[in-house]
Amino acid sequence: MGVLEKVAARPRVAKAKPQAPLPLDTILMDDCIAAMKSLPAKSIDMIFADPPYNLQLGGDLARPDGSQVDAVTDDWDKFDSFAAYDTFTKAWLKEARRILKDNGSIWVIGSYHNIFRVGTAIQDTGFWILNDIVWRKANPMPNFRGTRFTNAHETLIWASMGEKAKYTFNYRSMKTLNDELQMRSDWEFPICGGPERLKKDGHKVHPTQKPEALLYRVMLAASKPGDVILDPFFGTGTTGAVAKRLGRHWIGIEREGNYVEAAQERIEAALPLDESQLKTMQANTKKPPRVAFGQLVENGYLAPGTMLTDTKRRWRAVVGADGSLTCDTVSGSIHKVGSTVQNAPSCNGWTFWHIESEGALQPIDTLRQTYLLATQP
Amino acid sequence: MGVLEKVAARPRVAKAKPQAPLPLDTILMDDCIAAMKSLPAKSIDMIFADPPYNLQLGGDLARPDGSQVDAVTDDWDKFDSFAAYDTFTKAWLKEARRILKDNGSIWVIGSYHNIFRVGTAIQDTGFWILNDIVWRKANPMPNFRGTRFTNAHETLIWASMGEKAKYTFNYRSMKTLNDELQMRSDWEFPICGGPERLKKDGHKVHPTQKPEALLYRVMLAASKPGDVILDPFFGTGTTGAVAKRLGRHWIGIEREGNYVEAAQERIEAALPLDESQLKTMQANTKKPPRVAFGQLVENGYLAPGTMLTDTKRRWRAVVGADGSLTCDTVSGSIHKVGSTVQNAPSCNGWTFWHIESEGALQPIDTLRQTYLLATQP
DNA sequence: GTGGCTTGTGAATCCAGAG
DNA sequence: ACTCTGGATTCACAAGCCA
Repeated sequence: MGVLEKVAARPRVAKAKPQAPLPLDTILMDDCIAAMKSLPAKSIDMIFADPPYNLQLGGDLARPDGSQVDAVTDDWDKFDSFAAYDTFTKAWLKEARRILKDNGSIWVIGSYHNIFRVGTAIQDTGFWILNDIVWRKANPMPNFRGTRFTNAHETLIWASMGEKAKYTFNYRSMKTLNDELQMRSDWEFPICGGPERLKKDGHKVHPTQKPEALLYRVMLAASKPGDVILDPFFGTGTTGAVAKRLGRHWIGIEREGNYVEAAQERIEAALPLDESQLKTMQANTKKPPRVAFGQLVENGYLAPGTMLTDTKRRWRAVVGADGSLTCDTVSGSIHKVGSTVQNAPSCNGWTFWHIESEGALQPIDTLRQTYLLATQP
Repeated sequence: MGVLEKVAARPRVAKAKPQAPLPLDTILMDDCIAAMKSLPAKSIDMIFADPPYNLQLGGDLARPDGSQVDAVTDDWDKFDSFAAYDTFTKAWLKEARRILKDNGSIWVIGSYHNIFRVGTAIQDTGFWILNDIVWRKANPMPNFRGTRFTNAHETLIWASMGEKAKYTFNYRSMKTLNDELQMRSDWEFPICGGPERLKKDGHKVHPTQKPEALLYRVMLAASKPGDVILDPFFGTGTTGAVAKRLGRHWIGIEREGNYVEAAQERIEAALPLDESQLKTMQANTKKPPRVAFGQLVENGYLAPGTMLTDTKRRWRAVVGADGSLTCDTVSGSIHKVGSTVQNAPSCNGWTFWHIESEGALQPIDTLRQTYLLATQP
């Protein structure tokens, strides 16, 4: 009999009960810590947790076109202080540790607002950090005001029960998934959108729904079929849906009724995985990396002060230390300066600008190729 | 006199002296905290710190009660170790905060072993995290045993002096450097190797020498020419070498004589960029002079009575002789009228309002550009 | 059908300066 | 401290519309 048949077809909702048998494939509609207390010690194989980030947002934020950004303003993300957040974090981590098996492991995701406090608490609770993983967002929200770097990633921490504890790591699966190269600690996925994003009346059901591809890789890496995976901040049930697809048991804890309802429907509709889905999910990463002109300068492929020109030597421009180009009074990116001097709406600076090399002109695009060859595996 | 000439050609080594003037372009051969204590308050523009990663710090370590730890003979558990590391971290961060200017900022780099504790301490010290940055290593060391993910990144934290504090961020430089796209929070660089890697007798001088490209981007992003940049864990002086190249002053603190010696030679050999290239970088960051709408009217670029409209011709407004705009009963600045008619909290009138020109609509911002080009030297 | 254009939107600690 | 105002700011995708 296959593993999948052991997973209940229809997700249940229950109130947490002390001393009950493990409520497999069930959503416990309750407070996260109270529900964990109802679970027996050393009963869970893996925990995936997406706790509140403790965002401390100021006023409203508008896009340059005037539209409003729909931010996270829910009550579940409100804490009075770092101290209050730390207390909360240590409390749920302590319960997490109690219910995890000795060879279990825990994953927690967060951003710079909370991840340092979470990581510290994980270490202080006695867990042993195995890796920190960076989820690079393919399509992050830009920084509208131009005041910081685009916040384009989130961080996951993966930890075992202790320095000497065993844990599951499916090394071969990860290597296969990554074209026979070891899986690295930086993963690129798009943010959750399209048909995967749960919506009701045209509005997103949950403000921070995670992409299934992310959970897929986490479970494939650190759990086995038939394992029990707990998500103490279940939300709309991404963890449950992926667990069902991958033949893992799951337990979700969620306080808010509308999230529970959405999660239930979603998991019920989830189908155990077939090959085609697997291929689709992983077929996203193979485009050649974009190279910015500034990288060539930063990495010494082109010295600041170098003179560039076009094929007909009509214009001469100097490379700046920041990857800018200056031609007469015009300064900016290679593309911008190219379009300005030609009075053209746009210009591909890579093919327009040339470098003198042994008497011959050569487009700077060849430098980019050289750089790509040198830096690609 | 240019900025560069103020930077001492030959790096000096000194013992930290209380009340001395700022020891620019000097390596202080001393304990990190003692040396920082010798520097005056609010005197540093930027700090870049690469503190020890592992928790076995030997002589640096003191227990929370202040007693010294002998890491060789003491058999302390990891909680003592974390506590000692936290004490050390908070101590140097406190001094860092004292000597930073109110509009300064701090960068700290670390890995999952220490970065969560550092990040927590940064927040607890009163700094305000602006971004966490991921350095993706193009060529990381593989995980030989196949027991975890390849540890392919390190994390930098960038923080200002407080939530409301000002700080330097050269948005335009970063955008230029990244081919006219906002710079993201994930940066890819190769690890330090090749001719850049300092070696002596065939062995690397320092185990964790950072690539210059990394420091280059950090300084280009968050400091200005002539700024004073402190590195309290100077090592072999990457911070100093890059600071010299970029026309920044630097101060390094390093206890070990062999590192100091290597850093000195290296910085002496580093070549600064010439004035023109630094000017280019500045030109990219300095904003063009503000042009009031009324100036366009005053100078005949736009006649009073001209009709303006938005892209979809939903509203029509008339230019007044005083540079005001009137749409129906609403009258005021181009921004105010734009926001009022749209019922929006704010509006950039320069891009919202358009003028009919040869049948096509054109934002009035192009008029401003024309005016700027005609009036700027 | 299809290709191009427009519109919408995502875990965001997102302004500066004058008065 | 506060308010007010001028004006500077966005990228990758998905979905929908139209020619």
